[in-house]
Amino acid sequence: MWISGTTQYALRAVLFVAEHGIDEPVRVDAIAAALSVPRNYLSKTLHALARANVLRSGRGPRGGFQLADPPDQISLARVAAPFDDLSARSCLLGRTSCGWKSPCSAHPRWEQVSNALQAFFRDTTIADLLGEIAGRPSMSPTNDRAALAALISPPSAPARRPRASTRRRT
Amino acid sequence: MWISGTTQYALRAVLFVAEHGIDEPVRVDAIAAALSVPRNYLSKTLHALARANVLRSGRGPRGGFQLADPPDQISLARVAAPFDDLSARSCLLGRTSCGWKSPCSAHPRWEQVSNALQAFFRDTTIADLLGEIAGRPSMSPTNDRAALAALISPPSAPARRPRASTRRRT
DNA sequence: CGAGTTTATCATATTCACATGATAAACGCA
DNA sequence: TGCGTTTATCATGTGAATATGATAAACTCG
Repeated sequence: MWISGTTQYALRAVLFVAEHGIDEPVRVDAIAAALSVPRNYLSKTLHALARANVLRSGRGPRGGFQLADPPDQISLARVAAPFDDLSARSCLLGRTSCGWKSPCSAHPRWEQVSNALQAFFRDTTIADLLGEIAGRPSMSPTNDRAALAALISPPSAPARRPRASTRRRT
Repeated sequence: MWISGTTQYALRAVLFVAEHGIDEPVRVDAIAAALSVPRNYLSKTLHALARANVLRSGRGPRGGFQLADPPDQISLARVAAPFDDLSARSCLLGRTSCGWKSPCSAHPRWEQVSNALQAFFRDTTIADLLGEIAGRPSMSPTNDRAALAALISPPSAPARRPRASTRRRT
């Protein structure tokens, strides 16, 4: 039960760009080297993120990749979406017809975990993870418990969704 | 982020055997037909479950598959184990070195969800799902909230763990 | 025993995620 | 404009998960 390897590449790459792409764009070679990931494969992955308006890309000198939005407006779900259909994980037993009307036998119990899972990706942002990098050595377990409880019934101000942008890349 | 298709087959098959294998063994053809799953592929999957002591199998007339233990002693983790290594999903970013000592930036937040996920598979049994089939139309949401909270810090009497065998994954 | 039934296993095919290498297209700058 | 740099794209390869079909092995019962 996991996200694909490509999605993990994407998450780590976006995180790296968020860290190192503040002043100027980051090049594929730098990201591939830092992440120990195949260069050309990562190139395709980054390009997919650019098409999804998560990153902005530029060619030639001064080219590379930068975040398309502030880190607190990029949810993990946005990064994962081009590679993994997280919403397709709602039925544990893989039944397409499993849902509100004819639930499978695992539905009521699985739904709780599934919701927490989707809420995690929807509400956690790149900025949250950057906070972990810059921040304190560890979180207080007491706060963690509260955080998961919040995931069950999402708080009033979740991560802002990406605005539908009509901007075209040249 | 998902369990493999084979694991879904296994869960549905074990559930089917638990329902229909009370008096006498269930044959592969019956299961394959009921689940709309390739017969020979399911055969291999069921055989793996037999090797893992989740099912018992017999050949010839009166042969077929039955549960190797009472339904309340078969956790979903036991069924999934031969096909998916659930414990390998502890780092969201896929870093092998991510752990207690050098956590990745997503570690503190992801750990909460990951623990709930593993607890679900460890503490939910086939009997729990059978209850859903036989039982009431739906659970009370109030109880669901409590159930997930229980997953965070497991209750006193979880499903009995499979005894440690020297079985190897294929 | 011998015939029929059913699982176990082997050999092979198909599909897709992941990866590699080469080439094309766009960009900045002298 | 022309050259070097960097991303975009194409063509292809590899391995694991999934699937298919045939054959072997084990079991029941007349």
